[in-house]
Amino acid sequence: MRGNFPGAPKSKATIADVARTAGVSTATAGRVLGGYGYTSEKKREQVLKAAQDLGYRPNSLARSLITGKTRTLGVVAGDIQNPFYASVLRGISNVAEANGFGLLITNSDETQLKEVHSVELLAQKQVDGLIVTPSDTRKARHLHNLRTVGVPLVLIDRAVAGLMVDRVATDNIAAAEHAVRQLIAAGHRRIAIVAELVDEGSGGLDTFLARAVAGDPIETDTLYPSWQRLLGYIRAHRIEGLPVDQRLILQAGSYSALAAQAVVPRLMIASDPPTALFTTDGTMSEGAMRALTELKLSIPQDLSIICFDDLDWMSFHRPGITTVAQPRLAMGEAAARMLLERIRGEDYPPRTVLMPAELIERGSVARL
Amino acid sequence: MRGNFPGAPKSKATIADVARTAGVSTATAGRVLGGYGYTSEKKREQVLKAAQDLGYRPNSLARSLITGKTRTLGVVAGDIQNPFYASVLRGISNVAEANGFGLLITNSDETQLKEVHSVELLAQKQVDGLIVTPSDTRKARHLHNLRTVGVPLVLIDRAVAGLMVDRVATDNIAAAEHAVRQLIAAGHRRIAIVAELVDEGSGGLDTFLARAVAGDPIETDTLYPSWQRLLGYIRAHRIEGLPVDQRLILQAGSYSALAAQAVVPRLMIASDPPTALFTTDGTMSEGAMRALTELKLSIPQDLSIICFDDLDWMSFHRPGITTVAQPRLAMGEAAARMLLERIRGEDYPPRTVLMPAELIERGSVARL
DNA sequence: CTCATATGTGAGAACGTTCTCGTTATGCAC
DNA sequence: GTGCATAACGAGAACGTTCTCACATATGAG
Repeated sequence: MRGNFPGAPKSKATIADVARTAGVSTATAGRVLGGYGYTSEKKREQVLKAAQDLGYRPNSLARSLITGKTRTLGVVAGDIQNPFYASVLRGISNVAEANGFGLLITNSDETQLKEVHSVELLAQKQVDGLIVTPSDTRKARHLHNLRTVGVPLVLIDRAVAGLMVDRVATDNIAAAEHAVRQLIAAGHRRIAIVAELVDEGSGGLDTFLARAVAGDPIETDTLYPSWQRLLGYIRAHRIEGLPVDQRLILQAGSYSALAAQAVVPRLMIASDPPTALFTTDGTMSEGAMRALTELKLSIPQDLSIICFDDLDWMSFHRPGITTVAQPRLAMGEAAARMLLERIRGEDYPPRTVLMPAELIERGSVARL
Repeated sequence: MRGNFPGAPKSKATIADVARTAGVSTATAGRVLGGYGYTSEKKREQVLKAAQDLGYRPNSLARSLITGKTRTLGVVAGDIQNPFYASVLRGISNVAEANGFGLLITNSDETQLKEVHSVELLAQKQVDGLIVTPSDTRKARHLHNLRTVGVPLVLIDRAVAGLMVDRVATDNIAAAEHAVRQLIAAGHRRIAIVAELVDEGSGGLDTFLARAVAGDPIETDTLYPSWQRLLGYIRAHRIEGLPVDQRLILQAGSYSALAAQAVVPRLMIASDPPTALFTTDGTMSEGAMRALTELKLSIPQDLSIICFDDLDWMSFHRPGITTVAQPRLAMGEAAARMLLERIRGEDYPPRTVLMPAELIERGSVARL
């Protein structure tokens, strides 16, 4: 019953076993099986036959140990379950698979501790390259160390101060600016924004606002995406000559739909409520929608909304939700491609790919 | 600038390097670094110091080659991007991480060819165990082979005929039966069902229906989930003494929201349209919702609906969508735990864990 | 025929660990 | 002291590949 049809692996056959039954040396067996060096047609067939009979399956561990390459990429994502990461991962997976690479995936839950663990694990497993969405844009000793060891690294979605490596992200500032300007063009004057805006010693919302509103130069690259999108929001106001009302900036404080949901109601019961809402990512969007549903507010009659990140439900929600669509799949693919280039040894200076986002207009913004 | 602070890996330090600078043999260095065998406190500190200075990082490849264990699980999922798989993967990831295991993830896109490739890749990388959602419940030579080689295997969501291995799935029949009976209890008599029902030589819908309606015994384990859920639908009708109208069974024919979307409209323009709709999974639900939105049908006034699989938007959709929630995360966790037990060598007979689904009642079904 | 080049083959080292085994140190009872 | 277990350590094999090298044979040019 077990393994008695041809081609079925009996147990574990090594190259030495194959060589023995084929009557050749392990060297020649290795050559035909590994596809390197010269081999005569005759021995080739003998070896192939023997391998087939024994159900030989190469052990990539041994191969990798000697070649120094594992044909495996490591990815540390925030949370596979999150649609953003799920899509990015799919993009990475697509090009990895097309190039015969495996994918070692971990979650950081946006925490530095787990990220460090993950990177360590992946490094020990000798991945050929790493794709990371860094949880901290300032201190990242573990990522710097990676560079000195020579493991190629590509960042997604966020940058790290002082870490000059390939990076792919959405052009958050431009995308947010464009979306908010659309709201303004539709006649909205009081536009709220709900963003996580976690504050990692970056000086706090007040100072940031002061500088942004004044138009002071800001180092934008190492900003977290939600801050970048807030910046776009502010710039839109500046350009259109509108004041920024800090009471309209809802700081969720953490990357969870619940936090977003909790922060919205307080806004709508204010004396001078907004006529439009801008959310800065999928998670915030979900939280905001939950809150609006609870408040029984109608879109866009009671409140217009533009979201960030195009989630499945936005297209069949009634009304359709106007949103800024990030090319998530393409971002993953681009990151993986860049990483593979580095692994192949190509030696450009570090590249930053800012991908354009697309504003998909549906029915969630009213003209005033 | 590069690696000149303590603890930073200079390049690649091996155990031999550490041993040399610590003035001990590679054997003792290995003992303290690997945490096996006896070591004196004095040499322990010497070695640890040396390892720290050199930035030593163990090479798990070499370790795995000799121990025969990689501490890595392989997963072949249908599509990481799909919320069902994304959650299951997160569950697997949780227990893998808690046990110090890595995760090698691939997509099969529900196709046998890619599944075979994936399994081959993962086997070559010497994963300690495999979790698979098999794309074909009948022929699966590659999975049988796996068993003869001795790689532990756990199936999720679907079984394979004749393959006696651990398995975790939702109790689809009971869940669907319960949901449909709820609809009937609410007064619905004409209930449509939209399911993928891909037909892998299983005799087709007609024969299946004939047997199911007659109450003939059916081998349910190796049925695809959508067929199981259809069976639950039929049983609910039988129990409640209602006839099954084949025209109300919408066969999408493939696992995509588009296919589901395409198949719904034809139903609603029929002479005797249903008053309720039951969808058999998240993807079908999405497609159906898209179609209903296009048709401008109001839920639950024009049509009641119960979905399968609790997607994010169902809770904040207006009205809330009543749905059968599968414990996706828990399924992944259970599968991973079972796999780890097998890897540890525990030798039960093959177990099948059927997890109960929960009917979450929201506002999408009207009482007639 | 001779030399050069290309093709084919095998023995054995190498990759970086863990494991086996033999040897030496240490401690303790008598 | 002796005896004897146990602790501590090192030399070298092993894991399953690829790589290096030396060598054998074939092919072609002159």
